[in-house]
Amino acid sequence: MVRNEIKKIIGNASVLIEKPGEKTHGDYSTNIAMIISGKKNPREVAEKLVDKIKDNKMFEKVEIAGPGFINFFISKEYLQKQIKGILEKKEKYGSSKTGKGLKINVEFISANPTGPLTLGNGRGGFGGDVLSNILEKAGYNVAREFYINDRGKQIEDLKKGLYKGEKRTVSQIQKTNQKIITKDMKIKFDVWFSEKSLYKNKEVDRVLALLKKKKLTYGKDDALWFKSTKFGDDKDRVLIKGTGEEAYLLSDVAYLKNKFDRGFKKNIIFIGADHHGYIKRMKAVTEALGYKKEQLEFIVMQLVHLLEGKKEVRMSKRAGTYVTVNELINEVGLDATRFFFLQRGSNSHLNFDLKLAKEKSSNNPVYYVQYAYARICAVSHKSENFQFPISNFQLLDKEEELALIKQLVRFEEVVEDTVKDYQIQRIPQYAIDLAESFHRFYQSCQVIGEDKKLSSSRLALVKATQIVLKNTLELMGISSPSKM
RNA sequence: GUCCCCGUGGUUCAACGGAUAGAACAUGGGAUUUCUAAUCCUAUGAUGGGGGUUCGAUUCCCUCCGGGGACACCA
Repeated sequence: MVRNEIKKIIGNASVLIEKPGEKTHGDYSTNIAMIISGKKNPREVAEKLVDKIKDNKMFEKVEIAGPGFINFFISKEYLQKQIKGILEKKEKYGSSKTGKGLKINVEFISANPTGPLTLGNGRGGFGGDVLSNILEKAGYNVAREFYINDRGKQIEDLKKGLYKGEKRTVSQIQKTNQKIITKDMKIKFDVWFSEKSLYKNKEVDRVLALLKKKKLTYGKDDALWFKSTKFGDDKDRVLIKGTGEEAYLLSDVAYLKNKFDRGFKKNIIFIGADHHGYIKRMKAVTEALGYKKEQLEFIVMQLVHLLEGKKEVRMSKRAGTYVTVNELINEVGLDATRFFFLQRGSNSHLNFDLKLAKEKSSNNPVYYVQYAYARICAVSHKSENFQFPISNFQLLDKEEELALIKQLVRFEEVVEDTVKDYQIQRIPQYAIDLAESFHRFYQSCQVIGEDKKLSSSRLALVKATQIVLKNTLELMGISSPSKM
């Protein structure tokens, strides 16, 4: 990976290497000289560094700019060499061992199965699914988990079919939802975890005894309370109600303990913005159980608004209820639904434009990306008689060709960055960037032509792009159509 | 009242404390004897207000304004 190699050359792994927005500032740049210079002139410090590295073949040039930035321009020889690696690694390209097999639990959707799946469930669902894909690609051992709230008063009501006008029983709803999740949303869970099992296996009793032993509980007004304020929560929380009934939180404590007992070093939970109040108390629980609060991480998904033009669509016309994920998927297709949901940062409210998502044209980024893939397949299909050069890609030196290779090489960094900060929207953005670089290349470079050597070099580049684009789409769970 | 998220061109969004704030859509102009024009090229246009920290702030801190959400012995 280019960035890591630069770090090695500089000799400092914690150096911040960034990708400047401006092309004249190189392919990569660093502000290291400005940080370490202290009272010395940053430019002089930068010069010393540059002297050490400027002869490296990786760079065409290394220059100092502005107050002391060091800008790196990657050499075309280096770029040309990268194609071979991509063609060899194929679907493994972009994978790494960064995670070293560390066990991570990703819990998502976990809707109360008291009704149909909402758009919010969809957003969290796709987010959790894709983050899991990314973590796996980076070498983590990931369990995708769905927590079934199959116990409690609401559930009892449901068994009688009384909840909010719902006509189905709880088990029917659960069955339907599981089917929608796996078939329509194409999400695969490793574990469907039953809340009830925590009671059957006495885990609730044991964790309650543990908290009591740690003197983190007290009785008040007939109820049993957890001293969550001791760990930064706004108020203490009830574990057992005055009626003797276990509060929901108690199950959550037992469930979290169960996850840690199964060896998960990190637990990520996707929740909707309306549940954010839950974070402080669960972080408190984590610490009370003797773990670090960083070992539990919440990703809060802000609300989804469905727009038709400028108007918000609240209710589904047919059912007269809130629009459900499966209705949306039926309306605009799974690929568009996933892409649009993934495109926004979790902190931003998601405005889903129905009209745009339905549009099968250049306005729609999903088709823009998929069209690039279809074009690649069309060209690639005609390439069967060509022999790729094994490692010599010197002929690829047009601006569009080199720009495309730079984009391909960036994939590893995109995955690495996303593993660190969970900003999943980087992936669809990258897909658009990559598709754009390809379309530009395609526009200005005839792939199959008179010059056999050039043709086969370009075909190799097309094949490499096909690999990376497919890997990117697969991370998002979006199909790669060979024809459109 | 307390807590969480957001405020960037006409619209929807980017930008790990960096250089001339980046895209897409919309709008104006242009490109096809060519492997898929669902494409490409080009023009216009933006950080809510006020303080502070910093060599440097869209980013961090304070405050105000505006929008959304949450504050049960519900989950």
